[in-house]
Amino acid sequence: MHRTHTCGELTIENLGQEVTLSGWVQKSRDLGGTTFIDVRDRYGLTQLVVNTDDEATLRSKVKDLGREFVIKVKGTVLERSNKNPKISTGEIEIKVADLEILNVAKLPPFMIEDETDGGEELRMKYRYLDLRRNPVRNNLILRHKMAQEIRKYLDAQGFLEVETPVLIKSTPEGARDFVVPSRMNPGEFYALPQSPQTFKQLLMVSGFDRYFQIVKCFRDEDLRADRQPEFTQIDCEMAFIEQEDILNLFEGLTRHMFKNVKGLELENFPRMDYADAMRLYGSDKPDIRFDMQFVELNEVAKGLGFPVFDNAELVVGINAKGAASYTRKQLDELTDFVKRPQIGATGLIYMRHNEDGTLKSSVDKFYNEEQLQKWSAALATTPGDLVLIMAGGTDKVRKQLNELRLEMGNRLGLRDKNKFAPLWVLDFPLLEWDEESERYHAMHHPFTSPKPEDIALLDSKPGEVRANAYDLVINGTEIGGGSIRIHDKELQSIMFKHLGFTPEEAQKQFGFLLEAFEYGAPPHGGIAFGFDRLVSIFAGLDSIRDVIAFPKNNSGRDVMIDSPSTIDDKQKKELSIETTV
RNA sequence: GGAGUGGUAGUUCAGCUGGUUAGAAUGCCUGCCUGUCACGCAGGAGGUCGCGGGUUCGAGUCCCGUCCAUUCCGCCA
Repeated sequence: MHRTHTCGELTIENLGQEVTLSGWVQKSRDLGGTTFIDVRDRYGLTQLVVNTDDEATLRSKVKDLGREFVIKVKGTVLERSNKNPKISTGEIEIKVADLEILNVAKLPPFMIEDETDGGEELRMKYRYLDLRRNPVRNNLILRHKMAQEIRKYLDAQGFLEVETPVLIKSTPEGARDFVVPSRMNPGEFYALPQSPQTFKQLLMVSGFDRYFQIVKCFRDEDLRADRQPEFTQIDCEMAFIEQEDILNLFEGLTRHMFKNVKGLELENFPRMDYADAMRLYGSDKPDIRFDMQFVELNEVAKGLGFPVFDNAELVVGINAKGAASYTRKQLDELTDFVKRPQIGATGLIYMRHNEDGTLKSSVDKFYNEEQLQKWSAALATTPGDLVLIMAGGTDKVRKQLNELRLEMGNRLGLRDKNKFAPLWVLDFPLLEWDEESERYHAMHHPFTSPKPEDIALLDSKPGEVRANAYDLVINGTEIGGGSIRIHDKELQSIMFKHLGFTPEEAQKQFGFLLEAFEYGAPPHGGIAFGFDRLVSIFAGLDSIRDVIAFPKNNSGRDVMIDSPSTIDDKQKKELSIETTV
């Protein structure tokens, strides 16, 4: 007889029924005459009860039970005399008639409980045990629901899910490729896709019109809490559309998800130019759950004898509302924060707007009350506010003040995990100067189209050319991005030229795409969302690791299966890889 | 490649300025207990202080190196 019910479904409605349950022993509590056993499965927890009037064989089996033993029990549903309102099955218990130990279990190295005592490393090594815990399982259930909603929405919008190959071709642009040796083609290698980019564009040439795929992508770069070497994207492409169509459709997808998974109705997503995002937040992915926008102070701060400001390209400040009460120690902490090597600022200037209306700054030696009033006006301070100012080269200081703004957001409790602030960032630059290779790189990718009105600048000021490229940002996390692609062979060749490809190199790496564009390529564009990040935001987590069933650690290792691992010489020989002596 | 933090009982951690036998909580084991659900009570077991070297009469503690983990910078079209 298989289980008749799961461990999460029996209620007072089932009183008196003969049931069979299977699951894992969560815990047993021996009170002497009575023993309670909590049995757990994916659906919940049910309490079993055995006492002295039960037969000796049953009682001895119960005594042998340890944590995580797998059992099957037959019994009757009874109403509890002491009910537990914390669990769904808390009104009933099972009076055990028969108990079978299906499997014994070693004692787990950490507690299989919501608040586990296990550290990250141990949990990863025994991930299959970690996945028994509610919080981790719930994350995967959430992930599943979100994947279903994505398919439901995109299917309703006429998208076709098409699989693209995983063994593809290595290209030097972008991230480092993971590479797979080809046995049948000695000395040659496949690469794992960083994204299905070229394939989805080819599907547009094939007339598929609306494509999507929830697909694994691979990048051989260093990891972060929100970066794994293999990760999942919601990858989409559409033909005969304009940027506005894509923004509307995927704003629709995002709102559909918030509504159907989290029950939240979001307002229309605000939009911001890249240039404004950089000017007002110092970031291309601003967290707009809170304001604290940058205010540029060159006009009111420079030329008054304070060398740090006078020599700076940009003097810029933020108003941390209500932080005027910060102590000297707290201000020193903030200064240390921006001086950390990761941020690399030389210092931090502050001005308090005291409760009594007076202004007090760390540079009173250089600025009088009247001059500080101008700062106060520019930043719209009121009594109780704290102004934090940084100065230096424009790009650098914006980046530094962005870090400080986010830190102040954290300190002032303005980054609520239950609040969601999406934002479209538009009109990204097409090209980005790379110091190392001393050439321009595509900021998005080499198939992104420039804004028609900016094409003339390609030769004179390539850094100022804007692209038809857009990102979706939620709470300061880049959720996804895309662009309207180039569908014209000539323009694509010009782009390759500006990216430093010779015609021969372009032909060798992307000849198939250039050729395809000669056979009637429709105008097209697309977008890709980072699925892991989206799930982690929905789950309220900072790390994507706990929304992935079997993630890798910081060094790209799977500590459970212990990969990567060496291969033997025979395998190497077959793959024509040199053996190390 | 770089910076920070950490590594002590099964687990999570404390261990100050170097000094007798390295502690706590929890888990585990044994006994008692008939309404627990973080059960309770009594007792017990449990340690290569990541690894290697150095300083010292003496190192968990200080120094050097190294490995591992983690966060960040670089990197991530």
